[in-house]
Amino acid sequence: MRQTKNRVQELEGILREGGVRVTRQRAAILKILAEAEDHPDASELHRRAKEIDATVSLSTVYRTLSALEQQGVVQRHAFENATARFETADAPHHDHLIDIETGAVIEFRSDKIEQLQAEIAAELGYELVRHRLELYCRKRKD
Amino acid sequence: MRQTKNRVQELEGILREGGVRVTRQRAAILKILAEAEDHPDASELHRRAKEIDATVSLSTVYRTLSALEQQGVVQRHAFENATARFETADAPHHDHLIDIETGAVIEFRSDKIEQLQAEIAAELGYELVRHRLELYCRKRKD
DNA sequence: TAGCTAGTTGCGAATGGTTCTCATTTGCAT
DNA sequence: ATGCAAATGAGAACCATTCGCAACTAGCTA
Ligand SMILES: [Mn+2]
Ligand SMILES: [Mn+2]
Ligand SMILES: [Zn+2]
Ligand SMILES: [Zn+2]
Repeated sequence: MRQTKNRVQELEGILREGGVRVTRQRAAILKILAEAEDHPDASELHRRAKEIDATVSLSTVYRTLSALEQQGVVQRHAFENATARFETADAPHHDHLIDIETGAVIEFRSDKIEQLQAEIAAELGYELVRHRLELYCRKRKD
Repeated sequence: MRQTKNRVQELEGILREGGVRVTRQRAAILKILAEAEDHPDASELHRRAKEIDATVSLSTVYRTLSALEQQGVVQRHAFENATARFETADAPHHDHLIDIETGAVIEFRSDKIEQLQAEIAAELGYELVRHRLELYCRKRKD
């Protein structure tokens, strides 16, 4: 995939500019993150990254994810009683719907809700910095 | 507080009907929960409960909270990197705004957002079972 | 290209909130 | 009062994530 390659180089650039070194291990993790279409957790990312570079340790996966999160390149999600899951922050903001039976994660975005949230915060004398909206659902039958 | 006493007895009734025994320790925890105006975590509840009954252990606090949660009497919240916090489920549904500087938790409710959530789930072919909406904010200056 | 050095790594130990185990106690129906 | 399943306290176990440290290395410098 051509896009993935570009994205990885872009990510590497962001890291280097932030004074973060691009190691063999990090390159592998970035590639895995860039081509992920889902919301993998640390150990799943570890499993995938090892196929590119078998020396990647789980510690490094965690450390790299934290670094990337701090650079604003990766987002961490803590869904209901589950381990943290990650995704690159390149797509525009969205929230998640979780299928409570299969665990599937579906993305959605509602500009109305986004706006209402800001209004609510403002009414209470606050400035909205970030938020978390998760819909836990069951597939509708019939 | 007269209301608190009634509420406690009501809670005890709910437990007994659910086949859950009302022990000395649970009575203490129920009282603490009923009079709590905030969103305490397990160890804070433990601290408070010990003032009523010094024998209450942290294990029992956790066990009782789980039992109460299963009875639908207590709600557990897992705010951003923090320990679980609890509140009685007697008040009508609401969501939370968290002051990221002080940690203060403010309750709010938006019927519009509630409705939009259900609509989004429906559009995606799902039935909304429960959700989590948290606004992480900073107090507006000036 | 070789050297330097601060950032990074793998490993294993530590952390910390929460749950579990188990011997002992206790609520409460009869 | 009695009997027994449910609940308790203490501490061990759990487990995702973070730390500590000695060895390694990315990437700048000469
Ligand atoms: Mn997503
Ligand atoms: Mn609340
Ligand atoms: Zn959103
Ligand atoms: Zn709500």
